Amino acid sequence: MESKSFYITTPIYYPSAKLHIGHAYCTTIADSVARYHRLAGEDVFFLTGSDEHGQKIQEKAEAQGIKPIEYVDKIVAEFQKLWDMLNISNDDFLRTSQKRHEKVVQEIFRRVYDKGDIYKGAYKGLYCTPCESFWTELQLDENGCCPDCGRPVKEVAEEAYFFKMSKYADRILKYIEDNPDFIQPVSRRNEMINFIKQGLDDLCISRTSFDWGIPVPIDEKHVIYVWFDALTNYLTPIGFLDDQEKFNKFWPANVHLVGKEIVRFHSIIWPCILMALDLPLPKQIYGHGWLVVDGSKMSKSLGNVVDPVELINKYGADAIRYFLLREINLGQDGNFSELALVQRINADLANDLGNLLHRTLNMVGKFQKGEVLAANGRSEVDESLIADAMATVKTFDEGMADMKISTVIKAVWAFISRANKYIDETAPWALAKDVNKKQELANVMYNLVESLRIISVLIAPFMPTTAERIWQQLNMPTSFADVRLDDIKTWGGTPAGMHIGEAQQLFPRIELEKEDAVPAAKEKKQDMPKQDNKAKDDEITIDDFGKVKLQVVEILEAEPVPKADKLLKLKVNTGSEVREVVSGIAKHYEPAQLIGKKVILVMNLKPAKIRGVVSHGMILAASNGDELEVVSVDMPAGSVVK
RNA sequence: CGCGGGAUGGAGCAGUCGGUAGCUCGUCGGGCUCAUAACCCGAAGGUCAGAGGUUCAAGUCCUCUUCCCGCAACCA
Repeated sequence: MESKSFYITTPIYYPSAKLHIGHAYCTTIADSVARYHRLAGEDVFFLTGSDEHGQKIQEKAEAQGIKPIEYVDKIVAEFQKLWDMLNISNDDFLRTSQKRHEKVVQEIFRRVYDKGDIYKGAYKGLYCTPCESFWTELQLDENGCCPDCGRPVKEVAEEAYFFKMSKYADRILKYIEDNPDFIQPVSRRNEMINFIKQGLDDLCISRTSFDWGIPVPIDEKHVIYVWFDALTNYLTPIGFLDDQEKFNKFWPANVHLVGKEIVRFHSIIWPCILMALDLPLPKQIYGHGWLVVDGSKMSKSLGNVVDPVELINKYGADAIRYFLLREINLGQDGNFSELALVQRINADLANDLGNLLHRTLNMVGKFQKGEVLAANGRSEVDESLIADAMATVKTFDEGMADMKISTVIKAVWAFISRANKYIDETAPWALAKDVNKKQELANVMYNLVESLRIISVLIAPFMPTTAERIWQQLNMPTSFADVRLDDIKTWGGTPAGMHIGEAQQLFPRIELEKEDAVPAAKEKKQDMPKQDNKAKDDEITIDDFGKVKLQVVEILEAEPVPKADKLLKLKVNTGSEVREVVSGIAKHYEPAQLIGKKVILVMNLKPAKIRGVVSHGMILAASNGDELEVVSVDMPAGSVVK
């Protein structure tokens, strides 16, 4: 029987720089979806690759005095290394510089040309001669000059080939309107419909200003430019020219997963090219959101580009994969922060999942000498656990087919939580003390092991390594590689009488250092500057102390906070800026007394909203019973206290 | 009037066809002791950016306003 096929792609990334966490995000999504479909028993083809041509690459290579191909070889090797580190299960890796791709692109050009959909025209653009670059009007700097060198640009025309995209505008519009699922999420779909309605121009598909590209077959001084070269990558590896059977099996693609910024090219240009080729259109273009880092977009100028390699080295691939898939809602922008990552690892992976496995194995070892005894009979609690397990498998199956990844992960974790609660409800340690409850205990242990067996399969698409480690610690007799979704659709797959393996920590807790510990403890103090320091006898190191940044600031303004009898709102000069700070000293000072006073401020305290006012720091004060006095010094604002 | 996205308890986010506002973390209180100072239970905390409208009923639909963020076609 022929199994269902599933073809998913990522964009091919441009090797002008190292990949960042956003690329890793996109590829991880595709990977988990591909893994799910394999688990479901489908024939999967998962493609990623690199888009290697273009002027920018040529320039970079020239700057280093090497050939473009040498330049991209190096960077693309890093791409592939990253995917290995992240456990990406792609079936092929297409490089647009490969011969097999050149053949495809040239053949496509010929076919479309023969059909009459490609013509020679002139590409008009704004050209900066010294930089040898074309710019669009909007790229120019504020003076209307070259954004690179600041010199004036001039309008020039260059001979170029054009693809008659306008011819297909009506057809693609109708297609998008008739196929609501074609573009996901819907917000993108509306955007595209809107865009097409404004009319489509023909697409310039060749250049003569550089030569790092695939030559136009009928005109050697042109190279094919961008989209004709890049988009067609999706056809090359599945046998477009050399394996008709394979091609028929996998085309049209089920999903092109792309970033939201290139949805337009995939949902408009690409279908138009396919229509010109009389090929069916992909079933879905899915535009995922972007990762912003601590609230702002990643960019080199901000220096906040997150390197996935570093993160993987620090936290492990599965933890990163988990975070990306769980924390960010597919289709929307998501925030990436290392603090949130660590919190997720501790809470979800170490505490919930890791500890569930550990305590279960430990109890089977302690109470039953490591043997998983046969279950016999079910209590109400057992039934409820089993029902939840089966419901979770169902949610998983349906959700993953629909790419609702974070929803699915939440459901799986709800079940993990359920299993932890089950331990609490059944209290196996109590059962173990009662000789009459051996069977009851055996049932509980069996149900926990079976739950974990199911969980390991459910997390396999997201955390393949962890999933297998659980399988091995449980010591399941079958090979994890052979497990399919069907194996967990019924309860009871764990063979009775098997012995569990050795328990190891899956995810050790990560102790939070910097940033965090300090602010949490302080917020209250601002509200009530009493001596509630409950005599902390813990010693701290000089390093701990060093984390607190103290500085002299001058109070510029002071006023009471409405509806708060203890709070004053202060404006202080830190020497480099003016900040607003809330301080609980209203009972002890009149606002006017404070103006001009130089006091000590905790500079790096996490901002907190107190009575509706955001406080950026805390004023130090000494208190004794009812007395309180701010610590004031006679040093200029900005002086560092140490 | 360029296009689009966002604004929901301290933080980060869900909220499908309009029908008692949810989750995770954090905080506070309690329970348990098999476990990775973990797990389980409970509580506090939100005028769902603002104004107006439709409706028996609006976070959810419509109009306007404010603020934040992207993109602006041959540039992933």
